[in-house]
Amino acid sequence: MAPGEQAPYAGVMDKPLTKPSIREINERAILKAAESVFAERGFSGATMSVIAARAGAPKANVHYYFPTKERLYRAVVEQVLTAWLDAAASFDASDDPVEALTAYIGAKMDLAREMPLSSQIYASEMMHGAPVVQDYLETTLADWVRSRSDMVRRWITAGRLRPLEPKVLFYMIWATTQHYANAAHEIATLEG
Amino acid sequence: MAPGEQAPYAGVMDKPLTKPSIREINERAILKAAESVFAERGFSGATMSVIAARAGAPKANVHYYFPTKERLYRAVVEQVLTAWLDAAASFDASDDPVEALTAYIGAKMDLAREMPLSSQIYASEMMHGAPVVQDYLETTLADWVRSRSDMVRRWITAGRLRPLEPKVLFYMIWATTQHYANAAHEIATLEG
DNA sequence: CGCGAATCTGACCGAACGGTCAAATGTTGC
DNA sequence: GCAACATTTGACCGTTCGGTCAGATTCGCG
Repeated sequence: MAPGEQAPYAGVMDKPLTKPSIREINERAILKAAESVFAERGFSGATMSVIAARAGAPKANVHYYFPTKERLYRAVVEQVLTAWLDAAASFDASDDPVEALTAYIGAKMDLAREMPLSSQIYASEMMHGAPVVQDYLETTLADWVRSRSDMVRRWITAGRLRPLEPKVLFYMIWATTQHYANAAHEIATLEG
Repeated sequence: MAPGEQAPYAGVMDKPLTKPSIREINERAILKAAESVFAERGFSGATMSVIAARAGAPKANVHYYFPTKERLYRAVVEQVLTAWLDAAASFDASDDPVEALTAYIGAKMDLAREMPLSSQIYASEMMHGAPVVQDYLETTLADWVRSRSDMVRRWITAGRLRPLEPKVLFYMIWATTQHYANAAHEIATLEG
């Protein structure tokens, strides 16, 4: 979203750039439409016309807010990442391994259940070599994994957790929670 | 070809070997190229020109063997399914739960490791609502899950396996093995 | 060899795509 | 109420895509 969060009616007299809420409303509607179309058809399969139609705006108007398809996609993916980071924060809810892991896994499951589109986009992005989020992987996510791995190791040496490689623990959690979003259709078919 | 040397496709299935034809060689090369391009860029992102170039053939020649892009994609996906069914057969290697599950998980992991492209295509197909393999889900896979769930339940009632819902067991196995193919790039980045 | 079938391929086509533009319309501060 | 700016929009453009086709070339076989 936009850099500075401003109240819609903040009176500014000296700066030429004020923020009309029209922009925010429309950007939000376009992002929502884009998220669903990107999730359904992937980056290449999504078309600006379809996104525009779903947002209820002419195509040229979408280009007014997001000059290129790639920029629009980046904006959607950034939304997804912030949601993931929010869920990741729940890991720090407690110092107790059971409570921390329970909270974290629960938050991840909620995310996969309530925002399946985001999960699909994230998975798709990964499967295609993370063209957009590579730097996020190398910095933010890598740091998160490092520090939480340390905490898991402390739990292990304190005898509060069975010994295992911390990264593998995270991989299993990610794998299982992701799977309920990625394979939702497969599971739904098998469950009837 | 040197004396005694076999053509690469010579020892194939049950068919009478009256056709070591050009057709088979070219279809194989095109399918291999198509598999990699579909895995890299998805169905929509893949183009017939790129597939043709990677197969070393003019585009029109690809259309000679596979009249439409969708038919080519179906052929690739069918290949993937047979590989999966082969791996699934290893579940029946033993009557012992530990042996059977070990063999099955091992086969799945080998598959994800040796044929990452297939795994990616399968995942992508699922994420987009299985437009091609829906009937396979409803028939072949559903039957497989049903019968193997019965076996898991027998193991449980015989006290040879801790009680759990059989389907969830399969979901976890699928999730974890899939994840190493789907998130290969993510894991590679985190491991350095 | 001769001949029909199979295979190959450059050139081409209509449709759809991402993106542009200029002109019209709406909004806001003074 | 007016000037400056923000937003909206239909029409348009160059490119690329999936697919076609006719003619050339090669293959299989008696």
